[in-house]
This record gives sequence, structure tokens and C-alpha cells, in this order.
Amino acid sequence: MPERTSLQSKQSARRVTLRDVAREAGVSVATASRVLNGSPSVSPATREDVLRVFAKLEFAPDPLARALNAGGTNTVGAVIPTINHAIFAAFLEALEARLDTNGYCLLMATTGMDQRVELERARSLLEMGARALIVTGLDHEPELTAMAKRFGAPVVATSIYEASAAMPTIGYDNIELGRQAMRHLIDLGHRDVALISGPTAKNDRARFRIRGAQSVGGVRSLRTIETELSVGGGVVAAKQALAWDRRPTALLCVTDLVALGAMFELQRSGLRLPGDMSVMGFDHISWSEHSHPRLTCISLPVAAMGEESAQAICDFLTDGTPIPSVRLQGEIKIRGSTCPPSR
Amino acid sequence: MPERTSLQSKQSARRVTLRDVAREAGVSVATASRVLNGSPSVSPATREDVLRVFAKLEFAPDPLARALNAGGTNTVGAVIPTINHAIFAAFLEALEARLDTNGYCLLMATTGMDQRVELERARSLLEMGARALIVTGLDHEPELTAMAKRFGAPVVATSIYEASAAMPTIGYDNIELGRQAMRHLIDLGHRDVALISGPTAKNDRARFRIRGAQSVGGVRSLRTIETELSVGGGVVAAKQALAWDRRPTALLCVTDLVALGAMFELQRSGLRLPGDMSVMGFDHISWSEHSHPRLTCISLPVAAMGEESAQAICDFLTDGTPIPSVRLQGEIKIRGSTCPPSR
DNA sequence: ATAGCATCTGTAACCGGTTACAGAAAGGCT
DNA sequence: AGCCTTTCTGTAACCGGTTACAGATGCTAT
Repeated sequence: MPERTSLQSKQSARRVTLRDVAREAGVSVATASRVLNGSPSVSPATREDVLRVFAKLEFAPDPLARALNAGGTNTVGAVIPTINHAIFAAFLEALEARLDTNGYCLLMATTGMDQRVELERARSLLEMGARALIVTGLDHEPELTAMAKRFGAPVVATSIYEASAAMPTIGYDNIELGRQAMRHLIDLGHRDVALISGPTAKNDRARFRIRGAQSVGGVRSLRTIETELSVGGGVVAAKQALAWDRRPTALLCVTDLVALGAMFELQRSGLRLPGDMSVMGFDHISWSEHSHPRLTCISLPVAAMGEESAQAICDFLTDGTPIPSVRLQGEIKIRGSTCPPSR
Repeated sequence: MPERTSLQSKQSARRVTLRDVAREAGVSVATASRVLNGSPSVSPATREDVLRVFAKLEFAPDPLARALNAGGTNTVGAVIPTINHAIFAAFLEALEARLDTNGYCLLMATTGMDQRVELERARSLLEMGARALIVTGLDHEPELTAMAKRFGAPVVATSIYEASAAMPTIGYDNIELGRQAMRHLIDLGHRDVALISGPTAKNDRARFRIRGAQSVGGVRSLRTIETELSVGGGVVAAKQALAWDRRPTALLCVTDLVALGAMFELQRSGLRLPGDMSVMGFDHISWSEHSHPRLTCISLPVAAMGEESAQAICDFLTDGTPIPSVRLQGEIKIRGSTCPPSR
């Protein structure tokens, strides 16, 4: 139980306004405003005076008033399932960085994978002044787009690419990547594979990856396990797969986190990797190239996705440049966690 | 290289304002505003009319104008080193969730561990209207607090507890926790320990943990390695430690991520864990209880930290309740990655 | 009928800046 | 000296809402 120590703070007396500064400096608010904005049509002398008063009064302009005039804030909202997952974190990090270089700030909210929640959080962000919305995937409450439109905010779907979607999508082709992953395992000679994914009900990306994997021929058995989207989920799934009668020779995990958990559990069960079991991941999060064995996975260009999304939105917001759908290329990273099945 | 498909969107015609609604409904803006805010002093009939027009015109009130009147936004800013690290992500997730239940939104920015950047990002957030600022640790550019004060925003330091600090701190006692970790290793019989941390120059938390560890007696050799704050950093550090002449029998990693990398590398080198080398972490991120072996670590209450911070700030913002410093308790989780050193 | 009161609605000021426009002051020209 | 520029500054409207206050209306009480 927390110990507490009270300290500091008193309600700030009313803030210093531009009027105060103007009065003190003996000029009009207009002039003060001009100095504030570095307008050239102010004589050096008065500028000096006003600047002095700015400093003296510790004037800080009200962002809201400025934004009201400017006709909008410089914030962009992102509503993502969870930040507590390396892949979203990496995406957000890149997104935020690029927004910043364009002078925008990131407002973020998490949904915990619940679409009702997503809608509410999106509303909050819009009401807070977000000028654009970034969401994940294309599965959303139908009202979402209408609501955003009312606020005049474009919506961009990420982690997915679908040219025919109603909104711009910036992401990758999950079906194709799922197929590519599966093909790698088949090519190695695996015939019995377990496909492990997080919850698919509200997650079109996962479904697409699974569909892609299922579309590959040459398999004897391909069973799917749905588990929690976490390392712990991987542990559970691996246990499950090991208990099956016809034990698979490879685990295709639709998320690296899950793959990590699976590898841990397999090793704990005494299996040697990849000899006794191949494991494959999806995402390429930071540790997957360092794991033991190093994880073979489909690498998703999440940083690029963050940058592209941010840039497209900023361009739209400044120029009106239409937001394009962008298809980013994933890439298979073949490393040490997959090998041909042992006889 | 990305393929592009243009699509959708045109600059939204000027937004519908309350004046438009009022005109259309044949009432004054005041009345329209009253309806918007559910004021009781509007006759049911007119309310009906106005609501109808709201719907018809798809009116969405301008958040800025409302906030301007209200005298502030409902956003809180967090400036953190990186989101791309499970521990900060977990913190932010809890923070954001609690802010939301209080009706606030989270504005976030990352600093990449650079204090100049931190200052700039903090400024952006304040200029964007953040009503409070959350930072990590107590190492900051000196101007930071003055700047926040000008904007009338309180600053809270997290991940650290120091009752005597100039600003409220909500976190844990890193020195004590460092000591506790080291003591565990000493108690097990380790005498030669490598202390692995991320960059310490701008990171008081890391320095405190190290200082705490160093304060424990009974060691023969305790050398420190400074590496990158990532799984890869752990890999590098482990290699380094293995190459030392008097090889340590335990690795005390000041971050779980680094511990994970170290474990991977040790296993890759053929060591058996924990028999050949004990590894200890710090943070307790999601996989550490599932790793193989399960990681012994100091568990930091980051979710609680996020909640406490959010709540304290919201209370301050609504009531003026002073923000207290809160000391949260860490906890040692003894698991399978540590054992007595082999003879 | 009329004062008195409750109920509803409109006018206008206000939040804290920005900016079009007009006016004042100073300098250059014939 | 008189007129035109140029340079600087102030007035006031405006962004899009909120709200104090006053006015209008209708009803009750006398």
C-alpha cells in the first residue's frame, strides 16, 4: 500500500493574457499579438518593450485561443487495440515521431480490442480536437466513419491494405503474408502444422493471415488454436498443440509475442528447437532476431507504416492532398527457429 | 517500395456552426447552445426543433470553442523516453485508461532519452493545451519546470520516489530495490556479479538502482556494463561478461529486456541456466514469468503507477487537491533464473 | 383588471487570441 | 509648402461557442 507525502502546488492565479501585456507595455493588443507572432511591421523599439513585458509577466499564450483562430488544433488521434504490445508500440513510436516533425501532436487511446470502446474513444479524441483519426484494421462500428466525417476528420485504417476499402488503408497484405509464411513451412517439408493466433472475432488482420495460410496446398493437417494475444497465450497454445494426437511439426504463430511464449514452453517441455519443432512468428519485434533460436518470421514494416500514415495525414491536413492507400511490403526473415521436420 | 492507390476525400466545406443551426431552427444561438448542453430552461417544443436541426445539419460542436470558454482542454501530456519498451508501454496503458475514466485524454510524446528533446516535446504538449505534464525521473533540463509553471501546468515525475524533490514524485525507491536485488544474489552465495544497465548518463533511475546494488556488502567483484537499453543490448553485454577473466556467476540486469537478451546469448553460448549463470531482471514485463527459465526479477508496480499518476493529476485538475508524492512498493519475484553458484 | 411570478428566449458581452482595415506619423518628392 | 509614400499602430470584427442579464409571454392571485 502506497505511502503518501503531500507537497507543493496552489491553483494558479488567473493566467496572464495578451491584454495584460498590452496594458503593461502601453500598446494595443494587436501590437502585442504582432510581436508574439514575429510580424515584421513592428518597430524595433516597441518590439523590445513588448518582449520585455512578455518576459516580465511570464506570458504564455493560450493555445486554445490560437487554435480557435487557426481553425483547428494540430493533433491527430490514434485509437489502437493496446499499446502494451511491442508491435503497436513500435508503430506508435514512428507515428508520433513523424507527426512531430510536421508540427503535430499525437492523441492516443486504447480500446482493449472492443469496438464499442473504440467508438467511444474515437469520439473523445474528436471532441478533444483531433483532426484525423488512425485506427487499426477495417473492423469497426459502422457509425465510426460517419462520426468522423461530422467532425471533418479523415480516418485511416492501418495494419491492413485493401484498395477497395471505403477509407484509405495503409498497411500490408495480410493474406499474402500468411500464405508466404505457410509456404515457407511447406517448402521445408512440414505437413502437420498448428496455426496459433490471438482472438479472431474482432480482428480482421488475424483472420486474413489465417486465411492466407490456409490457402496453401500440400498440407496434411492444419489445425488452428485461438489463444490470448500475449506471451502467456503462446505458452498455453504450445501446451495444447503438444497434447494433440498427431503432434504438429511446426507452429505458425500469427504474432511474435505468441511465438516467443510457445518457444519458451516447448523448451521447458524439453524439446530442442528447431529440431523437434519449428516455430515461426509474425511481426518482427525487437527481440525476435536475438532469441534462441532466432525466430523465423514475417517482418512487418511497422515503422514505415507509422511514418507513411503520419505523413499522409499531415499532407492532407496542410495541402488537402488526398490520403492514398499504401501497400507496404512485408518480408520473410528466415532464421534459426525453422528447419525441415525430423524423420 | 510502397505502391500507392489514390482515393477519397475532399476538403470539408466549412463546418456547421451553432449560428447555422440557430438560423435554420429559427432560434437564437443562446437557445441552440442551451439545447446543446441540456439546459432545463428550454421548452420541450423548441428543444425538439433544435435537436432535429442538429441531426439534419450533422452539427458537431467545435471542441476548441468550448474548451476556450471552459478555460482549458481535458488533456494531460506524458513525455516519456520511449514507448518502444514494454515497461513504459504498460505504464502508459494504465495511465491512459485511468485518465479516460476521468474524462481526460492523453497527449504523448517520446524523447529518445534526450533531455533537450524532452524539453521541446514538453513545450509542444503544453502549447497544445496539456493541463499537466508527466515526465520520467528527475533528470531534466532546468527550464522544464519554469516553462510548465508559466503554462500553469503541474509536473509529475514518475518511476522514482523522492519525497524531497521539487516536484511530486510517484514511483518507487530505486536504490532500495537495487539493494534488494543484489542482496538476493549475495544471499544465494554469489560473489562475482556483473551489473548490466542501459545508458546511465541521463537516467537517474538506472543510477539509483546501480547505487543500491553497489551498497550491498559481501561481494568479491562487482563490475558494471553499460549497454543499449534493448534485447540486443543484453546480448552484447552478456558476450562481454563471458569474456572477462574472472567470469561472474550472476548477471544483475537493471531492465528485463536486457535480461532477456542476456539469457538468450548465454544459452546460445551453451551455458545452462541458471546452473552455469544466474540472471536477474528488473521491471517484470509480461513475458518474464513465462521465459525459460522463468526470470527472477524485481517487479515494479507500473500499472499502479500509471493509475496513481492519472488519478492524482485529475484530482488536482478538478479539485485543486495538491498532487502528493506516492511511494509504491516494488517486490522481488524469485523464480527459476537464479540459484546458488555452482562450485 | 393588474400586480406578481415563473418560464422561456433573445441580446450582447465574453473567453484570448488574430487580422483586415483605417488612421497617424514621418520621410521623400517636386 | 503641399502631396504622396512608407512605416507603424490602434480599432474593431471575428473564430465558435457560453452565459449573465434583461425582456417577453402567460398564468395565478387579489
